[in-house]
Amino acid sequence: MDYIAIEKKWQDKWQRDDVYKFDKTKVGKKKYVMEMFSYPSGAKLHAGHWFNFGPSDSYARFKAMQGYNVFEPMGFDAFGLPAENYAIKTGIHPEDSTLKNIDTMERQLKAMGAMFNWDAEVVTCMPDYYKWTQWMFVQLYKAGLAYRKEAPVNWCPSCATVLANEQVVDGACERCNSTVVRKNLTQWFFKITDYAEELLNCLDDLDWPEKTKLMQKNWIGKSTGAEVEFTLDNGKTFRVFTTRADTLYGVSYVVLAPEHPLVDEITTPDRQADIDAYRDMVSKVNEIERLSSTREKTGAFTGAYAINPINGKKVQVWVADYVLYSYGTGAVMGVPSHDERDFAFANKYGMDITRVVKGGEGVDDTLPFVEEGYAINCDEFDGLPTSEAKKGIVEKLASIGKGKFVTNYRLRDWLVSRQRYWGAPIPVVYCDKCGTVVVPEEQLPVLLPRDVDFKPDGKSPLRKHEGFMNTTCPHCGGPATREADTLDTFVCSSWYFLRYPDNKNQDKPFDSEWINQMLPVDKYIGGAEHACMHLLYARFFVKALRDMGYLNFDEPFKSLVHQGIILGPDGQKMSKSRGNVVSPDSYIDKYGADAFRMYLMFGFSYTTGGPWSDDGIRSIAKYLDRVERLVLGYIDKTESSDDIGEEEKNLNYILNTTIKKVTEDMEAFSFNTAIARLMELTNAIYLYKGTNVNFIKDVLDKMVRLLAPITPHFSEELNMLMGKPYPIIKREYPLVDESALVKNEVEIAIQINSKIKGRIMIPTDKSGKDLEEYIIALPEVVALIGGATVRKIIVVPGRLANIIVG
RNA sequence: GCCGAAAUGGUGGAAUUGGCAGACGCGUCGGACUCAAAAUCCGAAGAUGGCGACAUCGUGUGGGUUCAAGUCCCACUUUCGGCACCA
Repeated sequence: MDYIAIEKKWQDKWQRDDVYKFDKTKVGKKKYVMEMFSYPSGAKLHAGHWFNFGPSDSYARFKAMQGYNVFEPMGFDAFGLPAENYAIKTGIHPEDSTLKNIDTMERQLKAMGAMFNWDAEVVTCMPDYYKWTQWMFVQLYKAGLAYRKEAPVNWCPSCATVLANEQVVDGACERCNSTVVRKNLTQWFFKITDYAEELLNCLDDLDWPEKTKLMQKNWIGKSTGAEVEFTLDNGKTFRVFTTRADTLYGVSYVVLAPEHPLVDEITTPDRQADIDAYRDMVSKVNEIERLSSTREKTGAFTGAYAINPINGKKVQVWVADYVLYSYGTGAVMGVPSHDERDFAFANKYGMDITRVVKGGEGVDDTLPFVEEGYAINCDEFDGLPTSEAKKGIVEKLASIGKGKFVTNYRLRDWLVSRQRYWGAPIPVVYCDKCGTVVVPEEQLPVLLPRDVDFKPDGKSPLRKHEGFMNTTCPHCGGPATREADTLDTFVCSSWYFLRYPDNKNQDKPFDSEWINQMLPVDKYIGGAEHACMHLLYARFFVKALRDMGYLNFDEPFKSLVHQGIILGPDGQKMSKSRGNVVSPDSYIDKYGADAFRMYLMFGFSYTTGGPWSDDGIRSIAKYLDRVERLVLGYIDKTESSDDIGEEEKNLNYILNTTIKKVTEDMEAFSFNTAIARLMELTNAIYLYKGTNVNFIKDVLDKMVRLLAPITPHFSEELNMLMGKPYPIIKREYPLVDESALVKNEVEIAIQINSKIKGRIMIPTDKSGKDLEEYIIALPEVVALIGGATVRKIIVVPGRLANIIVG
């Protein structure tokens, strides 16, 4: 078969006949299946894209043949850093390179023969999309979920530009190698923390991989503890967060994050130089290093003292980089006796170490002792177990207004400002008279100007564009300045699944009534690397939009599957710089799209992926030839017996177990085993020696239908050759004939003392005691037992019998 | 460092979730067809020992639980994903 020719033929015909059109009148039977859209960075799709899109398209086709009305849209996450970097390097405008890449990728995606609903496409860098991204910002602002505050960025002093984490290599700028420092800028945030509790609680009900739910759970990082107020010499107070309030009597110092604003106020003149030097040093260390538990703890004394509210003890106030300003209150109490970090810190700087928790009977409670135990040296709380001591101490603090129970989350608010050009402008203007004013909805979009200078020279590209920056205040009409930052591209991807089904809507981002019927997405497929960020942001958006009244559901993605990653042949992640990118094009030219996607489905575990190798791609082509020969061999045969003998019964059994297994495997994204079953069926048909041609034709028809989601063009062709109705996607997916699966005998393994000794056939109508007695009475089994005493017998129906003797 | 995964023949990968390890392929070897080769069809095969029936060993390492462990528990090793401005 000329695969290339038939693929082209069917793709054209499918398009002419619009066979994959989503039927908006049958929304009750809808299945919304979508893959994470891709970033058009490289000029072309690589094998990894196919690995994401090909198999999931097969899943979508499988659902379509099961009678669902499938919606499988596709789009592009088109804003972002790489296009801008490319522009800086080559001078090619990001819009031009991006649109060109999208064009190429669309063409390649169409060549895949997927049933994408192209009329639902979204491209996030187009004004008709980012208009509504900006609208989202405005709604969040109105709902009190967007605010500004100072936050650090990576700053390269030599390039005078903000760097992405990715552009910082070992603390240095990837372009000029100067040391990168952190610098505070006022930036926009979304208050995702308002939803921390709900984001955590709703995880339970999602059909997502357990590991992903666990990662999100840990990312949100709920921890219950207490805030305790310490008073400084100058009368000012600050709070520390602790999960071990029971150790408050053991505090020997307190620590503020180096970024904590109080540090400036309290540092004594003689300590100022030290503190400045320390803060300068810390500004060069990234957060991952700061949190490393093996890194040596460092700190500096501010010269100030604070009073422990529980016992009036005066303790030193230090700064140390292991305290993060962004978590808890940005301050912690140091209890060296019961915390490993504090223990190391206290030893280094010569602080007191006072035990306040004792282990129970027989417990090794060598300091630092971080387990729970019983309070000692704690006045009236002595002897209380840890949990009660916590309660007692916090209640006492509460009674004097010095503490309370609080719940803390590790999750931080989402910083959405980017000091870059290639993103959606943040729709805000600053007016001397009216202050911060969001752009009214009817004035959206705030268009991203094309004629900008995006060379890095110390200013955000948009800030240099006077025509963009200078505007009038929507409130008072006076002169005003625009926000020069753009939105994080994660904002664009946090709602695109809401736009797909209503992508042409000019009046609103989507029609709520329609979207409430189309969503949530039934099956979302994408990489596990998005577990914590994209997948959490999208959930936040849906919840926020629901609370604003735009949606009536709680979660965007009911069911989630992660595909693995196809690595380069060298086992490394495919990347242009490594030069290990595998392009599908030459394979498709040689073997066709069907064979290529089937190979990807067969040669790798879908959720694991692995290093690319084309060993075996030829074997898929050979397999398809084998199927073709089989079908063509029977097509013209008209003479048939109507025998239903052993040959037919046997093959019918294999056919129906295949249908059963393949259906289950397709449902579970276990494509490699589904294909293995189909190969077994093909092998079994080859071995058929009977003469019942009508029966075989029926088996072949079912096999072709089972193959249709995996090799759509090839199966369409065979379907036509067999004279069956077009298109195959509208034909029914084969159903299992349960009666064909009934067998009256099964083979089980016989174990003596847990070692396999043989295999026997046993009737399927026996069970329990009957079966045990039947087995030990069998002559083969008696011989194996050889006169020894049977002590125990364990029978696993259909699997094995283990006879314990001796 | 912290969070989350993974490790199975020469090789890609299976294993009903605690029940016959290695399905289905690739590669290899043998046979059929052929003058021959290719293609195709049929078959063998974890390792070691044995002519053989068979025996022993075997799922990254070391322990453990169990009638039974690739699967569960403990301690490690290595690799991968994420760590909030790559997307």
